[in-house]
Amino acid sequence: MAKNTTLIEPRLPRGFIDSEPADLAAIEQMVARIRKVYERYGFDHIQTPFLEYTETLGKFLPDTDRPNAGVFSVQDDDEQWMSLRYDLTAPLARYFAQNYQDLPKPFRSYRQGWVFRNEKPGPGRFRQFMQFDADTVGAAGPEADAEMCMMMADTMDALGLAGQYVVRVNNRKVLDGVMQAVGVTDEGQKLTVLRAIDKLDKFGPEGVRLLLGEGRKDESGDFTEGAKLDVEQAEAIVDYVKGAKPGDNEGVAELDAMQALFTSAGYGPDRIRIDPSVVRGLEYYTGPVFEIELTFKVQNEKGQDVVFGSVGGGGRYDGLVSRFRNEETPATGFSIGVSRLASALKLTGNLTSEPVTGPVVVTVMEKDRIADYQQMVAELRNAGIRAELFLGSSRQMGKQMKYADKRNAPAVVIQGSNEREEGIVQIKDLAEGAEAAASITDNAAWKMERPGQYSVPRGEMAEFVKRIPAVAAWTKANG
RNA sequence: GCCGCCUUAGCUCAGUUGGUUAGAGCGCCAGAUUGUGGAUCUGGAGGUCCCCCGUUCAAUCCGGGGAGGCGGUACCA
Repeated sequence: MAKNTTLIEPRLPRGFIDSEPADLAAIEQMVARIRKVYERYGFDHIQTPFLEYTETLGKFLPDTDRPNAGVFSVQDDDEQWMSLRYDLTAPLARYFAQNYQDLPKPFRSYRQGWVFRNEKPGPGRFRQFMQFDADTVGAAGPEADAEMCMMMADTMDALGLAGQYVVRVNNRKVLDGVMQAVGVTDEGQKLTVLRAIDKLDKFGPEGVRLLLGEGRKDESGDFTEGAKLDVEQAEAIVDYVKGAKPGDNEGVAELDAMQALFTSAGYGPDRIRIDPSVVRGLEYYTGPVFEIELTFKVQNEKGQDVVFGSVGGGGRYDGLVSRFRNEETPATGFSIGVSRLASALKLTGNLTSEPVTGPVVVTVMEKDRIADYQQMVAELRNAGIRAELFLGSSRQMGKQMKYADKRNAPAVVIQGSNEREEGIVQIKDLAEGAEAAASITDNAAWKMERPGQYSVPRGEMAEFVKRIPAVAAWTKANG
């Protein structure tokens, strides 16, 4: 082949991935299960576009600079900046405000789809990933928040993860009260304290103590600046995080109300648990916050333990819609990171991506009889069987068999001149053949024996193929 | 963004204390078997040793810079 030095190296943009049939089938199955739960809870499906005007997403334009901090942005013909959505909540706020007149209040919806973030990818963390959200807009009480937590738990159960996750719940008002009690009033310092608390499960009480004080050095030697609290303040916060009871306030009352609902509905602390270290989205959450934690270890392909983080979360955001409307609109919701969850499950083997069952392949033996073979394919398809004609250029049977094998085809149909004269077809069950082959070591014998192969009258082809176990299984699942 | 490690064939990795034609296993292609996927055997294709600059008679190897990958950390609306 001629050398071509201008060849383009085929490569993916960093942080993006291709998906193969088995991956897609697994994701589709996950999405279907999640949807079923959300539907059962009474949420309606809506969709918003990938692109929104940048200000809709809450990004502001620094003069002429492209607004690319964390988002991917493009400029329209009229010079309006648009950005790829980075979550499904900001678009919902826009949708709700825009359709306020016509929507039922409270408005209960779910949305599923791709979101994009322009930032460094990490383990299970991509720049394009799928989220699956549910939100109730216009309901202020803790029962709406409690429902979100219970639905998160039910969703994880529906995904086959019973006993392998915990939904952790806290309330921003409780955290605010604790900080007020120890005298942290500076806004910047408050944020640093919250971030430190959020790291409890990652670094333990000792790490949190360091982050509340001077700072902490990570294992690569990088230093993180701390909140610079004095020792007494830091100890008070650490005590709270370790479970000391905070002083009564509105947040504590809301958590108590939620806990009562969990208990009466039968959601024990093994599934939903009040946890003082949950912080989450520092900007817009105004009350209860919650997140899903996997309770098993995740390792990467090299067997290293990987810090995986939460696979879903949410909370109450009473201020978000008011960016579009001149009044407070209470809202609560949560999001499941489908891609991230799938990636964790894949690593732990909880998401077995079975190879997709291929089509029954009708081989081409006599090249002037394509029309006959095509008719066989049509017959199979009309019988509800996944089938195709071999379209490759080779007439060699070995090639066609190899192709069928690679496609994970359940069976092939063969009709050469001998079969045509007899009015029959050869149908080979490839799975049965492979099984029989295990005990045959001699190639000549293996060919002679033709394991799993049957001669069937031409008129009974479709009926026979239908009864092949792998075909029957596919038809049952997809017919 | 910051810190650390890494980058040699499609994949996993050897190797050259700086020297002429850079290797293995697996995978891929072909043949043995012109009508049968596996196994076996034989043969074959496939490399700017990540890129650029420097040192040197000579760099895949040494030095500097960059890119990419992985991990940590920060941020996460």
